[in-house]
Amino acid sequence: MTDLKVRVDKKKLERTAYVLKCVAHPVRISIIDLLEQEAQLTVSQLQEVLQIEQSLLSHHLTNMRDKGIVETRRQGKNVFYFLTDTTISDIIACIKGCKPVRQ
Amino acid sequence: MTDLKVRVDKKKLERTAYVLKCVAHPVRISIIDLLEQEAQLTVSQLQEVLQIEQSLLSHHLTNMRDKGIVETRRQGKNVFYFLTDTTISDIIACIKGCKPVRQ
DNA sequence: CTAATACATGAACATGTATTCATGTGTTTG
DNA sequence: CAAACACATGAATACATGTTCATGTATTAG
Repeated sequence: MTDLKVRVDKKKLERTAYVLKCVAHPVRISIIDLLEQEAQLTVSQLQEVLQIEQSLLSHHLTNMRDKGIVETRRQGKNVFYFLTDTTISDIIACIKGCKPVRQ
Repeated sequence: MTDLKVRVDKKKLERTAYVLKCVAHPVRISIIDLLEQEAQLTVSQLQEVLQIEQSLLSHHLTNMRDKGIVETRRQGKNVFYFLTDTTISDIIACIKGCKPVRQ
């Protein structure tokens, strides 16, 4: 108690919140889950599984790309999306093992 | 690719996003970090470290409580807050090990 | 070169979240 | 029991995010 303080510096704290905020959405969690199964997927493939509007999906993907969660590779008409690293998957794995909570 | 699908059911997906959204805030991540160091802390103790308005802190704590991230125990005039389980800490640990990303 | 395919983008709107301020409630102390 | 302390709550405001719709751009097929 004597010299209790937050062990994460402000910059890191803000970046963490920023990235987490991006992960914290059903559609985006689904995208991550799908990209764990198939190393790379096109927008069309994702759309087929997720059954959402192309434009909405594109917005979500751009969002995730901006935060460095996914990266892209164009191949002809298609754009493949893939996870940048496995950190996000680890987070999701943690959550999957999460106890259900009240309410 | 043949039968690709989201492996997390809709309910779980929504709850995960719901909880993650709550974690995804600098102040709330700080609170979690402090409660990892001291098993339980009063609102005043948290306020002293965090240096934010009492009311704002209380709103954050209520929020976290509603989502089952923390629980409370009253002792006289004080209310102690403590982490419900270690899942959240695991998530934070994952993030701490996270590579910095572009932008 | 035109049309079709695959995807991205911007503006507009709806909805959600953060913060502040004022005030309320529970508990102890004198 | 009145005042003080510790915390919670509600309304109001500001700000951020999600979603839709219309349209734009890159690439390939005919």
